[in-house]
Amino acid sequence: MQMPTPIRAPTWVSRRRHFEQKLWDLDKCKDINQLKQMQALVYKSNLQQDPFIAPKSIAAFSLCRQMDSALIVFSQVRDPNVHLYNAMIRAHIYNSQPSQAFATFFNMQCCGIFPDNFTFSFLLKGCSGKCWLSVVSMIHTHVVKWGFDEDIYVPNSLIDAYSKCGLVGVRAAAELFRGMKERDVVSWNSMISALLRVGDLSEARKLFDEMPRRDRVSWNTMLDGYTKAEQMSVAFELFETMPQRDVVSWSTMVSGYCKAGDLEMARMLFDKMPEKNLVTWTIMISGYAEKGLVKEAIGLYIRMEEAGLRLDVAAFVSILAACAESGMLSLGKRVHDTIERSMYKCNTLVCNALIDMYAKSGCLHKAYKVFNGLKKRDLVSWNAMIHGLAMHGHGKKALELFFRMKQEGFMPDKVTLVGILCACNHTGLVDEGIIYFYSMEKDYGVVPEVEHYGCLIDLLGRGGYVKEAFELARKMPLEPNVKIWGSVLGACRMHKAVELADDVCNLLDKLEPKNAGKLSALSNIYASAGDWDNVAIIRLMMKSIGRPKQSGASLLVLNDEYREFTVMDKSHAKSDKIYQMVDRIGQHLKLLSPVTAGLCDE
DNA sequence: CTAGGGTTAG
Repeated sequence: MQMPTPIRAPTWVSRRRHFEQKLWDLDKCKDINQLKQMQALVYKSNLQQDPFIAPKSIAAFSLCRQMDSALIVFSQVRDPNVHLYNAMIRAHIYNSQPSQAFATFFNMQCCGIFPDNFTFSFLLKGCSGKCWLSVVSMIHTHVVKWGFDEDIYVPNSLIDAYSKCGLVGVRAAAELFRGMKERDVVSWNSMISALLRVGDLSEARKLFDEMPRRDRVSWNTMLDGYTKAEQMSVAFELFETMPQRDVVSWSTMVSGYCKAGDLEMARMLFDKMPEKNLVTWTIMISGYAEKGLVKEAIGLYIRMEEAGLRLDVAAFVSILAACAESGMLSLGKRVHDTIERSMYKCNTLVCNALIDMYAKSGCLHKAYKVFNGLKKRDLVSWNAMIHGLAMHGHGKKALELFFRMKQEGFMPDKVTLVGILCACNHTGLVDEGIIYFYSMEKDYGVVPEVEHYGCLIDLLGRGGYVKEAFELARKMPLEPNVKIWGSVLGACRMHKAVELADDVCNLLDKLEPKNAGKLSALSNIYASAGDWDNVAIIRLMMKSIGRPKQSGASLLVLNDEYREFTVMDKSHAKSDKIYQMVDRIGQHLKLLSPVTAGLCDE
């Protein structure tokens, strides 16, 4: 059979077709080298102004974190249309530059280009956090005024954005949701996830039961709500009744059991599930690492590598964070090896997680090595390093680094200042700490939060200003938390201020009566002052409450072996020798520094 | 003629 002769298009059309086909997926290009090749093609065929190609180029550069290049593409287009502006706004949001995104948004209106429904969806993606509430509600007003809420995507985006703005935002989202003329599954799902974000499980469940049609996202969202609330029995019930289970459902359950500390159940489901992906493996390994189960964590990590899975940024960061929490250096180092051999060895997010892991595990040299080798340091890198130094008593070095970061043009944020106050605290620099605290708002625009007050109160207390610490805790403009009262009580104990401790406990009794934890703190204070009558009374009170506080345990890692011990623990065979040694160390410390003296009274 | 947006697990 003879094929009909095709009618040939003019050469220039087919050439264009040819290039367009090659550039079809330009906007999905994540690899910078491939992107450079494609850009060469764009310029060679003179398509850089093409209204179809230019937004794709911007999207690609934004994916590859090349905002400079994205901006060049944008500026080269003579008459930008809505599409191009939208692409640029989306690029800024994707690269966490919401202020630039809004600048572009205002700019387009100045140029007489009207925003469309897409513009608002993109902008809303960047509004996350309490401080954005007013912006979101302003966008809401605009949206209603211009009638963009006809498009279901826009109110759905609004619900999502509102729900990230705290409790007030969720209320606004609920109001919007109630007023919607028509809702689709996504509207319902977004509203349920909003309610779960603020912990309103019952209201979320009500919507879940009410909604006309549930898809797998609805079930998985509700499932996650129960696991996050550690209601594993309800979660399991839901898991068994849901019409279909996918990887997300199984992974959610595994994650829930890990968080609840039931690693056996988690592993059972992990082994049983029909399909696993990178996220599943990450959850299970992090679960083991967080709980300090070295053999299991490393064993599974090796198995994952053997299975040929390539870790991504989130996987690296999650596992390293888990290692940091339990101080699991052995796995952390292994992950570091993998990173060195991967394309992420220069990735700032990954390196920040490494710095934090090494710093929290006490390997400050290694942390510093990663920090020094990092080409593109961000605020988080500096904060992690400063905090690491501060935590381990290198307050002077932490402060030096603080000066260096300012020299290099970084603006300290609230986290940095917690680190700085912590550095002063752990180095006994009382005066410096006080100065930093009272000038942080003026110098860095950081309004002190509870954490900062906690540092200052701890600092005052340790430095012997127990009365001042107590007064500050009582008069501070924010609600003091348990940690704050804990440090005041700790200071009372350290400096044997029994009467003051009494005052603290009386105050606490009014706020939160019958708290066994505080009573035991008070009993410790009487004990260290030798007031045994009062100790006996308190112990009796604790008994009558009938809720003996579970004693806290300390964890020690030696050669990958974990040893847990509690106060007055005599379970170890050589405990006598150990206590003798602790005593000697204590004597030694007392001679060295008056600040640490109070720490070794027991 | 052609695309681009919202919800779930680390």
